Amino acid sequence: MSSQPPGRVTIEDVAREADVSYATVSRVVNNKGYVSEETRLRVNEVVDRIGYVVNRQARGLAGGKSQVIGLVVPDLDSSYMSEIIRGIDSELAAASYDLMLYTTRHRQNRESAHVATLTGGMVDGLLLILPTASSEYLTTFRERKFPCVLIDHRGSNETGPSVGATNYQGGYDATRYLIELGHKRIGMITGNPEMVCAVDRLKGYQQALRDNNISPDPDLIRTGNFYQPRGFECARELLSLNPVPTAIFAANDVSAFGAMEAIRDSGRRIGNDISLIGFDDIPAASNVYPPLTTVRQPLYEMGATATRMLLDLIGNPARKGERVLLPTSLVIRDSCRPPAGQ
Amino acid sequence: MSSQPPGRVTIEDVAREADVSYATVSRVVNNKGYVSEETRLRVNEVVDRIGYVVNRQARGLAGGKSQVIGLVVPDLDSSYMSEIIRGIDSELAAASYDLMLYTTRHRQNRESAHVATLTGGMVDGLLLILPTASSEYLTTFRERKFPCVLIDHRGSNETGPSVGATNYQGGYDATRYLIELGHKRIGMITGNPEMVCAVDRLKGYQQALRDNNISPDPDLIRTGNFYQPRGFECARELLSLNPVPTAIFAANDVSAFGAMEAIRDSGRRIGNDISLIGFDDIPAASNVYPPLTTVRQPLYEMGATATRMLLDLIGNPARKGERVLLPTSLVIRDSCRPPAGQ
DNA sequence: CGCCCGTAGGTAAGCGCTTACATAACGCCA
DNA sequence: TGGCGTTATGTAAGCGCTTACCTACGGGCG
Repeated sequence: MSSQPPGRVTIEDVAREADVSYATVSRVVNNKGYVSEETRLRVNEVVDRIGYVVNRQARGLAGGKSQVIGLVVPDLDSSYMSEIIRGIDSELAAASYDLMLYTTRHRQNRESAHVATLTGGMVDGLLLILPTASSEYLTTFRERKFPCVLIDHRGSNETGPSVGATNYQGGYDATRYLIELGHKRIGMITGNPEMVCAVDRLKGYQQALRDNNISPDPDLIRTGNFYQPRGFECARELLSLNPVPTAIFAANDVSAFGAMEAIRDSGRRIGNDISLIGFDDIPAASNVYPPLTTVRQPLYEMGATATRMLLDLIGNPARKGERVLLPTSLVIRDSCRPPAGQ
Repeated sequence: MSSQPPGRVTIEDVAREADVSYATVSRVVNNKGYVSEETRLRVNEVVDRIGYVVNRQARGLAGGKSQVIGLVVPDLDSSYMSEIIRGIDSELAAASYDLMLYTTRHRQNRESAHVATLTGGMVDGLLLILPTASSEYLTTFRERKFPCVLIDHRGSNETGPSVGATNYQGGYDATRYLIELGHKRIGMITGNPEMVCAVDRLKGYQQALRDNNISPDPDLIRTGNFYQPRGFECARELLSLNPVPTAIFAANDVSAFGAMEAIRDSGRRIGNDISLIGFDDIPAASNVYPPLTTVRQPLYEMGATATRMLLDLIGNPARKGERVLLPTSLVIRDSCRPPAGQ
């Protein structure tokens, strides 16, 4: 019960109390170097008793590693992000790393500001989920060999370590599934055309059509933006076509949700009257009614994989990170049926 | 172009290059103490030229403040969280603080683990969004006078600094609005009854009924859990009642979304046949169709306010944080109409 | 029996920075 | 003109920790 000014209890307090040098305390705390069993026990007892916990700033300064990684995201609005973050999180927890969150709010200057801060020694590495344009400062990192990996690189021809998903194949699979059910007139609600992932999904759709001798009809392709209201509008437009498409492929689940509203609002039943398929498989996709058939993008795994790559990069700076594409997969639920007339 | 091993450029590099002591560099960088205009210019020039940025670990160690605050959340799944975080974020950015994110995933032990880490000097203060039970370790913080403030304290009788919303009043307002439209049979989908906010909303509903001489009918109250599937089920139950309620009050927007599906699925029109009102006003509420009338909970402001309180607490440890309740407000959109027979 | 090695633990040199204190030059007022 | 307050800058003492280096002890082995 001897009390310092209520402040922090340091490694020296432990050393004094346990009657060892504080280097020894450091050794037992970090489980590194030679320490006799007896000493170890004694030190640990003191640590518990007086409630010592290492100062991470100090450790970081002295050891050169902060055990913190930074995550740069444009926003947190979609469960798309949450899923990825869940993956990151679990991997980080396993490695005893902490997460610094930087939200850019799509404002370029904030991104650059981050760079400065981040490089300020606070983080050992960086995970980046970048909006449309491949950000300028990315090259800065690459140059400085600062460990960082991109997630779902929507940008252009980037070469560094990154993880994404097989968007083209996913779009292809979704469309083929619809065709196999018997659909011939399949509408598409695209994502933001500035993102390569959106374009890839569209290409998959078009190719699947062609491979099945259905020539893509430009009228059936509506340009969305990955958000729900636009999905609603696009679906409405699609539904006003004559003849009406019997199925709709939305480039992401959120757009599909908008489409669901439009379909219902037009008095039609999802599945029975109009088939609908999404992309992503965010948690809500299985929660809506009817449960949404969709192309699963392994968001959680993408986050986890990226994190593992980053940690690896941090550990072995020599390592040249690869570019990983995780497979998408079709998740069949209840929003697609053979076309009505069939 | 003299190059250190590619490593970090430190304050000493600047000092040497600018031919001043490094204390002086520190002064100009922090804009503190006396520095001649001439020196300031020279130092700044060098800083820019060789690309110096302070090491925040070192600064933290030396200065005692890390300029980082921690945020503990159970999850990031709902846009409920994102909204709050937006508020936090903007306030933090304004104060040049960074955000450390800790996700507990509802696992108690992870919460405790955080405590240890967090107290490890990495953060100057803590923002807590706690799940149902007021966590044990909260008292630990209070005791140690570690700056922290609770957001939307769903727990019990906590006394420390916190910010929440007027849940009772919100529930009351929602119900009164429905009554004023002419509804008499109003169903309620509650939130998780373990959270005080859910209970408060229910109480408001009941009191509004009573104040208008409508005796609350237990059959009309369905116990939800704040999630969409349960909202769907509750609404379905409500719709199978005889007579059917003409309006439904859902304790949060996400539950209301579930109800929307159930209503549509039963062949009824939202608004025209069944009025529906939510709670929270998450962004999606205005994106669904029809736009959802709801009780706005100022999530963004709650985050911002809590952050301001925390920063204040950090600055003046003497300050005793109060308990703030932000007002809810009715947001009338398009999901409520007078009852059909009217 | 002298050496070397494995084990245990102390000593001290930083990590990069902030800041209290010391020093010095320069008016300016009494 | 001596003393003092201002301004400008250097010196150095840490912040709490990791870690390289050194000492010391006890065997086992040739």
